[in-house]
Formats: sequence, structure tokens, C-alpha cells
Amino acid sequence: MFNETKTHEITVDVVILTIINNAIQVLLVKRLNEPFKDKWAIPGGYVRLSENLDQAALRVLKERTNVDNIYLEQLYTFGDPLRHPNSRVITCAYFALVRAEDIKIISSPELGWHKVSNLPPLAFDHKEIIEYSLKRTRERLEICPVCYQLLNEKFTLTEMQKSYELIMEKKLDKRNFRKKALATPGLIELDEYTKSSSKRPARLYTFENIQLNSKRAHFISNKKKEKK
Amino acid sequence: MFNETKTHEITVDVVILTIINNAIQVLLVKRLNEPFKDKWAIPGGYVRLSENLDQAALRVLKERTNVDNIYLEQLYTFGDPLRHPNSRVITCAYFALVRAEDIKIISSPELGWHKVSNLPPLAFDHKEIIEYSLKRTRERLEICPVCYQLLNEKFTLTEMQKSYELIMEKKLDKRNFRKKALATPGLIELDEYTKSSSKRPARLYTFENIQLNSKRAHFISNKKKEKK
DNA sequence: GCAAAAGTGTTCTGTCTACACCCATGT
DNA sequence: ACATGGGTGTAGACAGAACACTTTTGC
Repeated sequence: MFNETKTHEITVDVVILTIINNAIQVLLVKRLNEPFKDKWAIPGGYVRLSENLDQAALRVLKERTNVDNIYLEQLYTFGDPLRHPNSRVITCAYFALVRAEDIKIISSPELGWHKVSNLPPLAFDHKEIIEYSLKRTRERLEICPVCYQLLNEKFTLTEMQKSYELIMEKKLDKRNFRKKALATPGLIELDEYTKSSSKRPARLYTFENIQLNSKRAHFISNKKKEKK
Repeated sequence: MFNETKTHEITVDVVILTIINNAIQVLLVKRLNEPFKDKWAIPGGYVRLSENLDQAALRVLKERTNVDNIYLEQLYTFGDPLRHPNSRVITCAYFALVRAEDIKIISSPELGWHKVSNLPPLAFDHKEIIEYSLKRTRERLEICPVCYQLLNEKFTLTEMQKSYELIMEKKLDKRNFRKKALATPGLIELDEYTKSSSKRPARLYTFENIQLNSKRAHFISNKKKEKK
């Protein structure tokens, strides 16, 4: 039994999500080799002996995007014996929420953003992993405003609402949304307004810097409101 | 980099929880060898090449308890390089909720139930894993009545309330609890009552058999109530 | 008849939903 | 002046919290 385990390999794969052009997009790399040559895959890599899983995921993320102060959370571990056609690779999947403005990715034929609503052919079980990361993001959003990890540092309430609508996949009522948003702990109203738009300027908001780290159980539900 | 991965080993560990004597208890095995000789550990085993992670967890559970139709869910994967003193062992932790009545465990010096409120010295990072499984159980209970996996097949509302109180670690109001419990989809009121007690008999209830399997995302929140 | 657990309703409060019009700006 | 997105309040429904007494049984 013991040496039956000797050929497991373990990787981390990171689903990196952002919002661009009013759509949720995921960063994918094109595979240059078999198996699944020319299919797209979520970025990943082997776990090094000296690093823990969070560190490995952060490394993969940083290698690809050069950001590190982001929302990163372990998602699920996928270990079907047949998920990799040649060998037994168990992958610990993570997902990350990043700001498009923070990332300078030279879009190339081998690396780029893809709308999750219109994914190209994917390698391995990566379609399942992406879908699960969207589901988890939705669950997180029901508890806390993780969406601000996807927004620019300063954002309008309409942008925030749009991000909610994209993640929750449903339309929200503007007045109700704003009421709830304004009551969110950590939201800060700025004395700044959008300019460039050719319409009425919109007030900008930001989030106070909640300490992020990738340990599970960040963003403990702080639903409890202090009585006013 | 590649062969840096060659000595990873991957195990599954299963936190098996039940309620005995009005306390949440976890099944532990005493380690007979180094490292952590004579400390207690949660049951685990290597993942075989032919099985997926759920199957490995189910096998470990069955080896120890001989039950298999239970609540089993992947919890988290722990991969700190130092969690195992001798080698690099990454463990995919599961947790299971079982009925005490379903399990015949010959309590022995090497295997037995321990109250989670009073754990013996534990091996590896198993204390952390157990604590995390309790947290997750609490989260699940907020969404759906997983507690019935801990109760006998037929139970009284008071027993159900006790299980909630143990998991949520707080007292609940009896009238409010019963109102909510009776509105739970799947709860069935029986025409049977407790007998043995030396007090007023209590009505028994049961849950209709929700299909269980250990895939993530079982027990989707079915909070939506049909209008009456 | 008494000890012990079972069982039972109402009020209040806060949160969520539904819903329609005026405002500030650029062109 | 008009087109476009920004911004605002109220009423009804519903869910959760607080709270105390009567009933049934074994002894």
C-alpha cells in the first residue's frame, strides 16, 4: 500500500478572476504540450517541498500576474485518478480575486483573460474547477463584500452593483442595493466624483483596508451591526 | 523543480463526529509508533492510486466504523512543510457526521471517542483540523439541518435542540426553536412517542431520506419556503 | 401531589422587497 | 433642450427575538 502512493504528484492551480468590460473573466494559459496540447488551462504548478499550499498558490499567482496583496482562498482539492491522463496528479485548487487595474498582462496567444460565460476548450477538469470557484465566490459575496477585491480602489456604487449582479447572476434593485451597500462596514464615502463620463458625475467610494491574508476563514461574517 | 515534488505523500484524514452523552465526540486512534508515539490522531490513510479522494475518505471511515451512508464532506487540505516532522505529507482532511447508534466500536485503549471539549494530546496538526471541522459543521448547520446525521433515526425535538446547542455553542429558546424546526423541509412528525423516560412522553420525529453523497455542495441551501 | 420534561402564542423589531420620480451633466 | 446615468424614500411582508405558563407522566 505504501509504495502505491509513491507516484502521486501534487500541484496547485489558481483560478484568477477579475472584471473587465463588464464581464467576469478568468486568466488562462494555453498548453503547449501534451496532454491537452492547445487547450486552455488555469495557471498552476507543482508544490515545492519548502512551501506550504498557500505559499505555492501565491507564488503561482505572482508568477503570472505580479500581484500579491489580493484575495486568495483555498477552494477544493481535486483528486480523481483519471483527471490527468498520464499520471496521478492531485491538485489543490485556489481562487483569487484581483483588480484589473493592478495587473499588467501582456496579452499573448498563450496567456489571457477569457469571459467565464464563454470559455474556450479547457484541459483536465478545469472547467469544473472554474465553475466551482464562481459558486464559492457567490457564497462569499453573500457574507461579505469580497467584490471590492475586483473593483478598482475607488469605485462608484453603480460599479459595485454591477459586480454584484455579475457574480450573483441576477439583477438587483438600485435603491435597495444602495441602502445595503451604504450600511456595509468598511465602506468609505469619498469627496470625489467621476469626471470622464459624459453624464452626471458619480460619487466615489473605497473600502478601508481590511487585512487580507490567504488563511481560510478570513472575512468572518461580521453581520452583527452595532446599534446606532 | 520537478523532482522536488517526488517525495510528497498524500493522505486523507477523517474527523468523525458524533454525539454521545450530550457531548460532541470525535473518534481518535492512539499512535503506536513515532512520530508522536502515544499521542492521539484522527483516523487517516494514504490515498491509493486507484481511488479518488472521496473514496479514500469513505474507505478510512468504513475501516474504522463500518458505516458508509453518512454525511461526509471534504474539509480542507493541510500542507505545511513542517506538519509532519519526518517527511512531507500533505493531508486532505474530511469530516463525517455519524449516528452513535449506527456504530459499534469496541472501545479499546487505542481507539475511542473523545469529547471535543476535552481533547487528549494530539499528533501533528490534528487539533487544528478538529477545530476547523467544528467550525464547518456550525456553518453547515446554519444552512441546513445536518444535525439529523448525528441524531438517531427517530428523535425528539428536544434532542434536536440539544444537538443544535452543542454545535452552535449557545442556548436556544425552546419555543422559537420548535417553531423553526417544525418548518424545516423534510422533517416528518411521527405518531410515536418516547416511553422509557420517567417523564411526560415526547413525540418522535424523523427526516425523510435526503439523498446523501459526499460530493461538495450537497445540502444546497433550500431556504426558499413554498408559500402556504 | 410533586418533580421533571413536554408542549404551546403573541408581540415587537429589524430586515428585505417592491416600486417611480427628480437631478446633474455633456452634447 | 434632451439624453444619459446618478441619486433618493416609503409602505408592506416576513423572519427572528423575547418572554411564562399549562400538561403529562412516573414516582
